[in-house]
Amino acid sequence: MHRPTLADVALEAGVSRALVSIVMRDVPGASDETRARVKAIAERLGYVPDQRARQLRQSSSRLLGVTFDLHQPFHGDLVEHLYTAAAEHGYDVAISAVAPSRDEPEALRALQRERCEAVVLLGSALDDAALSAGARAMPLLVVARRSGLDAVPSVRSDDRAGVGLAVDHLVSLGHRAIVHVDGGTAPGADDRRAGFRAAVERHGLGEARIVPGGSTETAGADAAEALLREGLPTAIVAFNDHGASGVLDVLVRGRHDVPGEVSVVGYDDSRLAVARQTQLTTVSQSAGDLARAAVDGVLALLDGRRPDDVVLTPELVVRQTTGPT
Amino acid sequence: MHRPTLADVALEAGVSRALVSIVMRDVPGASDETRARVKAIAERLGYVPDQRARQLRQSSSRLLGVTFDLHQPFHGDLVEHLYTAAAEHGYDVAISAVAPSRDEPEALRALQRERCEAVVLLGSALDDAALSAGARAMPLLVVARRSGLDAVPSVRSDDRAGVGLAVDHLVSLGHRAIVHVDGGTAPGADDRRAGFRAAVERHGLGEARIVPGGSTETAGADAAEALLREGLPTAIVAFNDHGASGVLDVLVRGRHDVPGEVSVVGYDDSRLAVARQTQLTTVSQSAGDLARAAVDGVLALLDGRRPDDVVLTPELVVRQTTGPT
DNA sequence: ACGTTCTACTAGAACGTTCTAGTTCCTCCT
DNA sequence: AGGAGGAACTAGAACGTTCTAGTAGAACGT
Repeated sequence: MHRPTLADVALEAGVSRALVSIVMRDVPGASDETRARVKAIAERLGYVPDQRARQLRQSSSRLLGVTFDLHQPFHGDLVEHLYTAAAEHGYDVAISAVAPSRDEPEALRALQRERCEAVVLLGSALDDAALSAGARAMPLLVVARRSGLDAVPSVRSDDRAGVGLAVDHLVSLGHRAIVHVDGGTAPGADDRRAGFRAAVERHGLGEARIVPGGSTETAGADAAEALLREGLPTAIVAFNDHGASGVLDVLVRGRHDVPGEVSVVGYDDSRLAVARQTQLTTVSQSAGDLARAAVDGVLALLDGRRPDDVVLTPELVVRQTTGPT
Repeated sequence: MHRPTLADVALEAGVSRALVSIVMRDVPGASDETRARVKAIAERLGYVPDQRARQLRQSSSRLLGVTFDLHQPFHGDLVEHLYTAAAEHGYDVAISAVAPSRDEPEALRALQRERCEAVVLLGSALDDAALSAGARAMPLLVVARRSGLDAVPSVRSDDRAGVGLAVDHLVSLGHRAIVHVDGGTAPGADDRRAGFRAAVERHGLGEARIVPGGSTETAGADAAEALLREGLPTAIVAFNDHGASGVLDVLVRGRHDVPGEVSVVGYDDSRLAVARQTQLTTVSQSAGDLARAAVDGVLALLDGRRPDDVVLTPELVVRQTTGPT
C-alpha cells in the first residue's frame, strides 16, 4: 500500500499523466470539464503531489533555506515572517535548527542536501572562512549581523543607532549614570557596545561604563549582581531582552524599584518584552521588515545581482521599565 | 553553472555513475584505490548528493516530520532531542513550524508534500476529525497530549501524577492553602486540573481552588492579579513555566516574598525555569525521554505495529521558589 | 476549399539518484 | 584443465514528476 501517484490518477481518469499534471498545477491546457473530473478523482484517491519528484524535474526548486536558533525567541518571530514573505514570491521555506547539539555547519549541510536555492542564516556565528566556504556552494545571506564578505549580503538593523535611541531616551528622562550590560561575543554585540560609547560621548556623560554580559538571562543576572556589588547606576541598557530580563529579576528580587530607582532597557522587542508582565522598554527591530528585506535580498542574489546591505532603522518602544530619575 | 552531479564526477573519474554512487554511499563494491580517487574528485568538484533524487529512487525516504510551536520553548528542547533520537535510527528530520500565521494543517501538509514517512506532532491542538484525516495519509504520533484515536498513538508524561508531585511537595512543606492557575484549553490542561483536584482531595485540603489561566506569561500574570484581589494562598501551582513566570513577576513586583510568603511551582522544566535567575521549582518532563519514546513509537508504526501509548513519570525539580509556610 | 490559429490532449524524454542483473577478470579448488 | 566463486565494475531501468514537441480536431477568415 503506497501513496497514489500521477499515473494512478491518470489511469483512473483515462487520461495521460501530463494532463493530470496540468490539472494539479492549475495551469492552462485542460477543459473545465476534465479539470473537475480529474480533481475529483485525485481527491478520492488521496493523491498529494510528490514535492521531491517535482523539484527534481524542475530546474529551480523554489525552496529557501533558513537556519535559526531553536532557543532564541526573536528567531521564532523572524522565521514566522520569513514563511509569509517567501510565500509572497512563490517560495517554500525549509527550516533547519541550530542548537547546542546541532551546530551551524550541520544545519547548513542539511539544507544543501535538500537543494535549497539559497539560504538565510539568522544571527549566524560562522566566521568568514566558514561563511565563504558555504557561499561557494549556494547563495547565502545573513540576518541580524554584519557580513565581512562581498559574496554574502547582510540584512540587519542599525545596532549603533538603536542603542543610541535607548541612551537618548534615558538622558531625556534625566539619567546620567547609565551602564551597558554588553553581549560578549554575540553577533551584533560589538556594534551595540560601540553605539553605547558613541551616545555616552555625544551626551558628555564622561567615561562609558560597560560590564560584561551575554545573550542569556543568566548572563544578565550575573551582570546585575556584579552591579549590585560595585554600585548601581540609575539606568541599565542591556544587550537584548533576555539579558534585560535577567537584570530585572535580580533587581526586583533585591527589592529595588524599577523604574523608580533604576531604569532598564532591553533590545529586540521579542515576545519576552511584550508578553511579560514586565512590560519592558526596548528597542524594536521589526521582524517583518527584516524578513521581507532578507527575502528580497536572496531573490536578488538568485537573479545574479549583488544586493546592497540593508540596514533598517530600529525604533524605541517605551513601556514601563524606564522612568524619570 | 549548476551543481555537479554523479554524472560529472563519473565522467571526470572515467567510471560509471553507479560506481560513484557506490563510493559515495560507502557500500561495498569498489576497490580502496578507486574509492579514494573518486572521493577526491567529488571533493574537488564540490559534489553534494541530491537528497531529493536519492529519496525519489529509494522506496523509503528515511525522513521523519515534526511539527512544533515556534514560540514554545519546551518544543525547542523536544525538537533538539528528536534530531538526535532520529539520527540514532538513521532517520533525517524535517521540521515544520506552527505559528499564529501558519496553522497546523498547513504545517502538516508541507511535511506530507516532502514525503515524510511519518510525522510527530508536538502538543497538537488538532481535534479528532483533523487528526484522523491526517492519519489516513501517513502515520501520526502526538507528543505531550492524549490521543483519542486508535490510529494515533501518543507519548506524554503523566500530567495528573506530575501535578500530584507538586502538591505533595507543597503539603510536605506545610502548605494547606494551595491554588492551581490552570491552562485553559491548552493540551494537557484538563489532566493537570484533574491531577490537582485529586491531590487536594487526597490530602484532605477541602475544596480545590482553581483560577482560570492559560499557557502564556500574560495569562499567568492576569491570574496572579486576580489572586491579589481575592486573597493570596500560601502556594500556587501554575499550568506551566510560562504561566509561573507571569505569576512570579506580579508577585515580586507587588513586593511579595517568594518563597517566604508565597511558594510557586511551574511545569515543564523548560529553559525558562533553569536559565532564569528565578530558579523555578518545577515539574520536569524529560525532553530526551519523550523524544526517544516518540521516535521508537513512529518506527513501530512504520513497522506495521500499533505501539502502546507511552506515559512517562515526571519528576519534581526543587529549586528556589518553594519553601516552608 | 484552404490555410491559420486555437484548444485539448498525448508520447516520451528528462531530472539525479539507486537498484537489478549482468559482464569481466582473477584466484582458488579439485 | 575446468569450473566455482568472488571482487570490481557497468548498462540500463526505475522512482514521480514536468517539459518539449507534437497531433487531432474545431473554429474562423478569405
